Amino acid sequence: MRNTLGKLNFLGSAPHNTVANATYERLKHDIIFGKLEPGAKLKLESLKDEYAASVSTLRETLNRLTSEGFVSAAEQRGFFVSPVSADDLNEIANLRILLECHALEESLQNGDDDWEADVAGAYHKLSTTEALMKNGNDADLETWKEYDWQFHLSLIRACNSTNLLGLHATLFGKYLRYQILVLTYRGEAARKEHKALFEAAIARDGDAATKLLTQHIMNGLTHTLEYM
Amino acid sequence: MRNTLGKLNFLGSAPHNTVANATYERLKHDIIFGKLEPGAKLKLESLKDEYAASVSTLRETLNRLTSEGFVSAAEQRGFFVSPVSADDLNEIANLRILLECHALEESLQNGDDDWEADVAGAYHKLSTTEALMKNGNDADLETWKEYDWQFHLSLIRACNSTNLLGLHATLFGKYLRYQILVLTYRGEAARKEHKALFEAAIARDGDAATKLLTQHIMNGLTHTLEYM
DNA sequence: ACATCATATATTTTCAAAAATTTCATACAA
DNA sequence: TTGTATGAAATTTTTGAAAATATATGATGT
Repeated sequence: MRNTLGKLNFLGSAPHNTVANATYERLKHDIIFGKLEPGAKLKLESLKDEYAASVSTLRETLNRLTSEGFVSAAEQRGFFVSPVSADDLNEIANLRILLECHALEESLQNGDDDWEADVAGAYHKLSTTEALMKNGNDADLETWKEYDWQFHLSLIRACNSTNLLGLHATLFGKYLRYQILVLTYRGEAARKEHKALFEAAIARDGDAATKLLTQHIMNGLTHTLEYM
Repeated sequence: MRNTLGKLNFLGSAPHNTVANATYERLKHDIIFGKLEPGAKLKLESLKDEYAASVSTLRETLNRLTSEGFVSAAEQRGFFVSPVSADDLNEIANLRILLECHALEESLQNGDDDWEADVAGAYHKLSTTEALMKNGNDADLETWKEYDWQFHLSLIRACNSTNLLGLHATLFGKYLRYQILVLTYRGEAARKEHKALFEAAIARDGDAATKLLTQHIMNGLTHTLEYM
């Protein structure tokens, strides 16, 4: 079964069975992490060299990415990396708040002991990395973002809606692209926000948790908008 | 530019430029309207005959539909129509409430005179059709659903978020599939609900409108669940 | 110089067939 | 009977090249 949740799957961790899947992961990664710039034309012939896949295989993955919004398609005129804009970022941040807060509330109500342990584990990995970064130890950006993703995912995982988790995963990827784009960290602030969010979640305080999460995303949004 | 909103585009209305797009529309339509049953295997060779497209072209469209959730893919094992379940329907209905209510509130705040005229026009078409159906005049199911879609879309169109409209369009399609699946109409009830919703929207009463919309979707949900 | 048209080049779209993998049927052994 | 190996058939995945379309180039006339 294909990984429909769109888990980031960086770091070559996944068993890339098919050429199409490997190409999909690489292309998505290269778009999110800015190796392929917003608006860039995605010529089939060039991609063929870079990604070692045939035209048809490439078109499969480009169609997938178009559905998700990372790539745009113009009839008979090919594909290009979806452009970025302040408006778009705003939309995405607000949608993320809407979906993630809703999922969080559900999750806080449904989560059992295993869920709580998962959250604690994910938070531990994230906070350890953030502590290292605080001391100037320049941890890997991708690792940090991977743990960030895992933490946020763990919080909402018990929401009992595969559909919701799927939409959220795509949204998170889009949001991440903007963060990488401006690439000015707000490490210390994010660290504190993660801590507060974690504690509210364990205390099952839905109101506090959603407020903190909203603020967390809004802070990231304004910070990102500032540097665009 | 590809129709990213995924507008239903039934009734051969669209200028189907490419083979891929035409195939995409037809396949999606056939899944939503039950011509391709939930869980059915989508063999490339069979589809080739039925849809008059090559394997590569078919794979492009199947990948798109997989991203949207209408088709499921199993590694090296091909594609099949996404299965249905009560849980899935529940998820989709609740997501639709979450997204559509949010969009509705935004839309009510932002909508200008043109928007209001659009809503009135869409409601007129829908209510006329529903009045006809009430009198036993068995109007076309697809026409009715097309107008239903256009009405709901018109209400939220001024929400100022392309991303939100895109997600909602996909969700609406999934919801529609379940409605078609059970195919027992609740015409009179829906007619009244549409009327109340329209009036609340024109009055810009956000609270009332979202309550009515939530009830409208919930009623559809329980009705559909009853007959599954 | 500027627009228009024709031609050549580049690019996308589509197809058909090769390669890889799974599924099915059959035979054999425990 | 059950399980396992074997080979054939069916199916998916991937490729390379043909067909269709768009873009760039350059010549011609005003």
